[in-house]
Amino acid sequence: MKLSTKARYGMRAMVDLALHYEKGPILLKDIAKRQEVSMKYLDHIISTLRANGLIESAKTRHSGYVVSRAPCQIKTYEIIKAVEGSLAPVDCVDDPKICHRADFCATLNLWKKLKKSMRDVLEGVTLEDLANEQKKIIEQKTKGQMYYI
Amino acid sequence: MKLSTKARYGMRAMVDLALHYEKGPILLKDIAKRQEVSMKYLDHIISTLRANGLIESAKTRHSGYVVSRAPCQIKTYEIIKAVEGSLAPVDCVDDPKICHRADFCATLNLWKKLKKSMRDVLEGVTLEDLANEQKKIIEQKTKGQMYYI
DNA sequence: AATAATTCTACAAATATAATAGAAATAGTA
DNA sequence: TACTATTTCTATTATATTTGTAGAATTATT
Repeated sequence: MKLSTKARYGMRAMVDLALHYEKGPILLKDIAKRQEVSMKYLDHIISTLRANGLIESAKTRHSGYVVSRAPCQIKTYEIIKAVEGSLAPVDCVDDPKICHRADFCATLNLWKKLKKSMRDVLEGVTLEDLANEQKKIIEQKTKGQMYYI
Repeated sequence: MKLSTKARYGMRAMVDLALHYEKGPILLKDIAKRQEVSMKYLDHIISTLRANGLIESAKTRHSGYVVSRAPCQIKTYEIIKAVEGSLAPVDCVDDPKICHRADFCATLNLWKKLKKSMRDVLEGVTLEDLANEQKKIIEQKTKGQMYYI
């Protein structure tokens, strides 16, 4: 019941992009360095985020990536959905037909509740929330010290 | 972000045991047949449930297994915890020391919220709840028909 | 003693995750 | 136009985890 590295790195990459939202497109190279992930691996993650309409590449001038909407309009749920897939803890939650026991299964409802609770959390937190929190952390922790995130 | 088969089968085995709570010890063989899981694999799962004090084997007379507490006093959280381990979607939630970025990580709080929401759900549902729901389902679906769960 | 079940340890197979490599395509720049 | 840097795509490898099986030792009952 662990998130994949794609979910972890993907969420961090999105926060990274949100932090630099005003400053125009950000190079993959720079995200990779700051987030300590290999460019080649981040490539894959960026690719699925792009395929899901969460970021765009800045083909015109400069190159680099930008979030495709304002961070306040991107729910963390969308990000997880994109890089991790469904939050269903069990496949039959999304498609009961795959299990012939589903009609008689009392545990199925429990798994549904679990999925809903996770969704509710992630629907309630936007990328802007994370970016703001990140800024706050940096301010608090580094008082004029090196800015390394 | 999927539950393992141990969590799924383990939860179902516990419901099975709870359903027959009054009738004394249940044989592994019978649980395996009803739940459509191989005895050998269920063996492992039963073993960790036992190691976590959730079920007991009836060494004296008959053999078989029983839940070690009344189903109303067993939270589904305990069962998941036993067979699946921590609900932390990311290891650093349980032990921030494993990641040198933890102090500066805005996403960490999101993962903590996710863990808490799952825990809240599973703390709020007891094994008795599941067993009662199971009984209800069986009554509703099979009106005098074959009882095959 | 024979039987039936539990319990333990080791191992094998299958699957999924994580990551790397190389090259084609694209756009900006000298 | 050629050069450079970056993005983008496809294939492949490595690693870890999950899932499951096998066999034998143990225990209690008949």
